[in-house]
Amino acid sequence: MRWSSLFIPTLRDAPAEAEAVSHQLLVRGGFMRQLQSGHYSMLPLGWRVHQKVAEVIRQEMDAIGAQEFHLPAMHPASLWQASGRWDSIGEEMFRLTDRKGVDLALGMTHEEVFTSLSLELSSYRDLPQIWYQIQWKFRDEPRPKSGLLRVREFAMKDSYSFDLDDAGLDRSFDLHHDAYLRTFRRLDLDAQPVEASSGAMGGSASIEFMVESDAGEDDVAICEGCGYAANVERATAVPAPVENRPGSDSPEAFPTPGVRTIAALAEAGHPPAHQIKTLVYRVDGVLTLILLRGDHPFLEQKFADATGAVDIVPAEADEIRAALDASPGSLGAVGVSDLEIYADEALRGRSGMTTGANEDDVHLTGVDVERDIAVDHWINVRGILDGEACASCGGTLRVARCIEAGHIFKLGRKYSEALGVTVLDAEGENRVPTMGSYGIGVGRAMAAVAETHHDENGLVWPMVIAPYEVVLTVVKVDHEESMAVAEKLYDDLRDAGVDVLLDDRDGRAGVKFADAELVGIPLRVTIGPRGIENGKLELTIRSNGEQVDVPADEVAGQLVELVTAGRAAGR
RNA sequence: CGGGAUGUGGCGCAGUCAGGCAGCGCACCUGCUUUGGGAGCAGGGGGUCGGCGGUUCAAAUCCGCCCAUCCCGACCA
Repeated sequence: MRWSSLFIPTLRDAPAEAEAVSHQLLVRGGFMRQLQSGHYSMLPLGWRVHQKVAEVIRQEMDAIGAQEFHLPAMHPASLWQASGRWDSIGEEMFRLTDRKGVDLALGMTHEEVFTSLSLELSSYRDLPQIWYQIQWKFRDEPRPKSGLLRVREFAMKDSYSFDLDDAGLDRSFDLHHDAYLRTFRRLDLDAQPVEASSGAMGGSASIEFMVESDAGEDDVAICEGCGYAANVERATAVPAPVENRPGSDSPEAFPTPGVRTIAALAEAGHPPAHQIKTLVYRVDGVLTLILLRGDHPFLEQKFADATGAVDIVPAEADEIRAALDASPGSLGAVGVSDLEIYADEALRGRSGMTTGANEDDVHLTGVDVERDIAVDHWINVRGILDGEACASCGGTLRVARCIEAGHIFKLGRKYSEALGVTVLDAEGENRVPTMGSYGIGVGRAMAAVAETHHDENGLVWPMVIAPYEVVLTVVKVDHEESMAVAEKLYDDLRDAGVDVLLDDRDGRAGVKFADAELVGIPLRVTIGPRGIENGKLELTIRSNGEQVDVPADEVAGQLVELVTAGRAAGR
């Protein structure tokens, strides 16, 4: 393509609302524009990258025997009612009504639709199956942010596996695991597989592929020693040992006028590690006490995963007072027998603790957790802290900000059972297939690459997904020899199947160099009178800035080699 | 949903406190000069100042309501 006739609206300044680097550069480089919060228009350059990312994913899916489908984005409510998710999902799903008054949903994921197709599987001989699509998803995100990283409308590769038994599911899961590693390697994304919560979808094994980046939204605990890596929603760690303070035969009350917080109580001589934090939650409608060490954060996701609870909301002040006769800040579990009590494992064996007395302005000290509190369930619900010890090897855990580029997990039979999918096994018995669900966000992967591949001059795309692989920068377009050389090279490269861009704009060289760098094209050939006199062209490598003079008749060959090698990187 | 901030030409911003002709840089158009790293000079086009209502002789500016966008949190297959 000729730059002079393309729509590549580059900007010298990024819009003020763009904060994430990927957001700034994708807008400045003319790859995309925002239509409204969470919705972006892909411009020609952006769409080329998007399609190339999708193509890498497609190739790796096909390589594990997955079959590509294309499903509707708009679904009947009845299908989602069949799985129970019409009611359980809530506001995140876009819903609408057609002219007949029928309820519809915009698909935010496609378990239901694919599962409904699987009703046509009838024999164990039909299994396993891996089905996928690259389709638009719609999610009414409460807060879209960071450009393409969190949007309300986006392309996702989602695949689903159907197997007869757990061993089969394990195989399908592992195939995806490896395909994802290959995919991200080819995209030059350093994506670490980490243990994750499976969230509201249910299911057992759950692995997220995480790219370290400040622009991310997830925190991952990583052990440099043994390689343990887990989303903090799930991560475990060994807290630094704490010596119990001297105990007493029974808890002793003491006045604490005005003390309402962990920090205030700490100032009164009771360090957070020696306090019991008492949280009151409404868990699926039931008032419940959750106890943690004073300095440990509560992770609702861990609680949900441990208990299977769905609806976990902090209790209101008035219901707390009705149940415990005190207000937040003076709450405790000592002597409480009519509420379910959950205690974090870090409280096991602790004594000499301080906690609220369920009487405003009074606390108890000398509390022995196991002696004085009727704990119903010991669970691990605390958020781990940076620098704590790894539970597997004792090494130091580091908590890193990450972008979730992919997620794979085992669904089990939730959907196949709900929709009544059965196949006959070798004995002629009906069996319900077990499923897996696997996703990669295409736009998010593109943004993650942008986030990790740039310098002060702009983007630096890996060859596989670069919008164009080579740009021919003609320094003087009215210099006939230059144009003749450029046109010839342009034709040769196109004949060789290279995605080549001819910058034939009548502009200053500096502007054209700056644009080529901003847009991030991996290889640039500078064509001007100066080089042509010597029969040389200048080749510049975007990633390292390296420049070499190449004899004019060897340029095409060298470029083809570089492009071919670049496309194959990571394979 | 809670907290914070912002809305003035395509992009970046000043002007708002203290009401009085809507400005600047970039980009765009024309001409001349220039031309291997975001050119110079001259001329020019483009804005319901987010919206609605109010106060006032007069509102980008003051008041009220609403909308949009961004950031933190909550939330998030």
